Amino acid sequence: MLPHPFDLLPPSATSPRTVKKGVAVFHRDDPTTAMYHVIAGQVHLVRHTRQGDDVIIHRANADESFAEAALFSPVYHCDAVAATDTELVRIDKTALVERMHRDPDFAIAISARFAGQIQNYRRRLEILAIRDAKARVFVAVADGMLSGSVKTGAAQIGLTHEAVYRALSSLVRAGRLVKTGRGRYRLSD
Amino acid sequence: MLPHPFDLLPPSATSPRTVKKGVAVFHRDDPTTAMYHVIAGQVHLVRHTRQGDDVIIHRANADESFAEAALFSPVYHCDAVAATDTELVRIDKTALVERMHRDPDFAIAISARFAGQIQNYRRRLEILAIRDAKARVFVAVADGMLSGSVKTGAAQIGLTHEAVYRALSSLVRAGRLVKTGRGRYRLSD
DNA sequence: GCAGGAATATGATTTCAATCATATCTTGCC
DNA sequence: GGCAAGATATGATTGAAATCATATTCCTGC
Repeated sequence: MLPHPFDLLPPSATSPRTVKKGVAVFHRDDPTTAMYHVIAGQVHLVRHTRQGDDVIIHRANADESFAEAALFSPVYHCDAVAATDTELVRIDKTALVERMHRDPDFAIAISARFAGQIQNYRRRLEILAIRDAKARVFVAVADGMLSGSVKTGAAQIGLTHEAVYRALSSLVRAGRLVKTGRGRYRLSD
Repeated sequence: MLPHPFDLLPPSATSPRTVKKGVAVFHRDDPTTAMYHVIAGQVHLVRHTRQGDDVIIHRANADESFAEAALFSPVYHCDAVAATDTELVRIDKTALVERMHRDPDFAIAISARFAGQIQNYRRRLEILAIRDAKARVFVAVADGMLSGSVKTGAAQIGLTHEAVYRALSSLVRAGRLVKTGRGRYRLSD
């Protein structure tokens, strides 16, 4: 259910929560009391400009967590709103931070998880920085980002699925990728 | 010099290192002994495919650190190569992890730093996901990502500087931004 | 003060991915 | 088996950003 090392926390520190579409999980400037993990659905982290524009800071999908920084800040810095009916786990800030204080191995495990995520986000940013669609798709395949369905992968790498299909065909024609099945590709060697 | 909380480490744990362009800082599968912070220059984190393609996983610029995940992994997972003549600080893994063990507040501070970076990367990914150049530039300005020079900002948000200049002009014409000086823009209110 | 270089800014043209359209294949379901 | 829905795949057209070109302004060093 919860990713490591959050699964080490006692049941008292975590609690399920369902949020209807459009309902806020927390508001900007609220005192921070928890971070969250999305079980199903999607949560938007939103900031508002004076002009009334909503700027989405982040979309947290199923199996992703959000508001980690809240653990180290007195107030939330943006709104969190369920974009669809959403199932969450609330992870209590006090319990978590207290555990980090008491249990160095736990604190290190938290850092390790965060470091892994940083690595992952950096890779994704680097992929999105590649302009040429073919090159981008090639790197995405090399990175295993298109191991699921092409359609979902396409969104992740910032291209339409049509562009991805075309790039894949082209890379196969050029001999840089091998088609191993319908919608399955791998590097040629 | 070093960002918090690395500045709390004793001098014995950190050491300056200069690396000539093209020289490796570490290699994939080397046992991990340190993470690094870039003082000046740029380091590329690179993975190689069997076909000999080099895939850049990440570019670490001045004032950025890299190989944080090495602290929690027995071996490096990619090569690090200086892209230009580079000045680094090496941060000893053993000293750092040992300190995390001994000093919970330090471990928590490390986690806080990582959490902040995660937040930052998520924001940048969300910005890069915006297709329309005008909308992307607007959000970037709202986010303070174009507070430096337009040219460097343009690269950060995945557009050419020409595209950014055009978008800025257009947004000013539309009254959504105010030009406060040569190359300086802010949200209108 | 002046020369050179870099950032800012905008115009003209091209390119490439988005969009729109359509067909096939696969899977789940009755 | 037959049907519907969704993923895969490719063709035609459009549109928006990249590219190429060119001023202008600012800053730095001499």
